[in-house]
Amino acid sequence: MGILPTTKKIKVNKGDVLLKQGQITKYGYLVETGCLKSYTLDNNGKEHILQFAPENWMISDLDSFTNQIPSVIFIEAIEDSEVAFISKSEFNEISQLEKTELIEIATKFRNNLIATNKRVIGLLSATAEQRYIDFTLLYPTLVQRLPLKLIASYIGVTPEYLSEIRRKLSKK
Amino acid sequence: MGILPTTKKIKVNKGDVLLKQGQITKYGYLVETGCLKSYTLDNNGKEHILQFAPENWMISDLDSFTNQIPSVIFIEAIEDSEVAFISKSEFNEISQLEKTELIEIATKFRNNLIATNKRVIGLLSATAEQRYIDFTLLYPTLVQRLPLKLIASYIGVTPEYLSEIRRKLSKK
DNA sequence: GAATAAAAATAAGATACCTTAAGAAATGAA
DNA sequence: TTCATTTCTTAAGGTATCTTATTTTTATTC
Repeated sequence: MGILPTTKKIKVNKGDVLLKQGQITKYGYLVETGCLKSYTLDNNGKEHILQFAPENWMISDLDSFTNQIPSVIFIEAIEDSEVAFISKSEFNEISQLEKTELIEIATKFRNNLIATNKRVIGLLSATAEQRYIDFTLLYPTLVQRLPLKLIASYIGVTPEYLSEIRRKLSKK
Repeated sequence: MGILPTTKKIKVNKGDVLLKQGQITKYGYLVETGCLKSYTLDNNGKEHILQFAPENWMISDLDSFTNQIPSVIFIEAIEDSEVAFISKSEFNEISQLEKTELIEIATKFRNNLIATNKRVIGLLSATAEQRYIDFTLLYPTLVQRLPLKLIASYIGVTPEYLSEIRRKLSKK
């Protein structure tokens, strides 16, 4: 995928942090192998996952990247991964992109927005059990691949409660 | 706003429904005066508001509009409003847009995505009280303008509970 | 492959938020 | 103004989900 210019490529180990809350980021990250996550820490130090980025997904703090303001999220490898960097300087002003690049990026933003809107609807209207079922349908490979506690954090429940949900579902 | 081609313009009355769940929409709506909302109905018939669109905001079911699939949301006027239509046929393939239009639309999607990501973070990590406070800071004019029950639906609580939150906050 | 650490399961008690219901206040219609 | 409708408030009881703690299972390291 992707005609967006990438600068360097690096290997990162599970647990490595690529972006910290408060930092201004110059990069978007394109995952080639492995998986990253983005998350916030709330007042109680609890982690809340905004996004998983397995192979061929991009991940960044878009607001920090675009507007050069402090990030509200952390980005961290949850598996050993290979990551390509999309540099702010080469990608800087949206107005300097080629038409094909503009189409690609507008389509990416649009599809991401559609998916994120669905997530908001789920968070507003569905029970935790239904959100978990929806997650398994939408990301069947991630369900196999990710530890329960990360999925719990993504759908907005505690690991203990997701464990209970799974037990309940397995009895059906 | 801006340079996207609009076809017709109509007046709608408070309560008028412009798009129903299940319909495939040909339009995006640009609000010139008044205010619209988009929302879903859950299994229990409860309304959950995805978006408010006051003056100069666009509102649509982007997935239905883009991919010509049944809408998951309703769009309805919550005030008497004047609304311009952005027609699917003139706006059809993203690849047929001018470069300036592409820049405009990519920027719109991006900014909308940034805002929606913030909303997801709030829904995952903040209490109802904090989400209400955040709403008042982000949309101070809407807080004055909208009935409590619509704000409650947007932040994801019942009107009764938001009423309790307001009472508690007013005591501080 | 034992030792250690991390993740998951289970369970009891706590709390944020919901449901239902009724009355008060505000809004709109005639 | 008066009546009717909608919105808001208040309160009691209920439920989904959380917190804390302990045990079991799985993964990691030397």
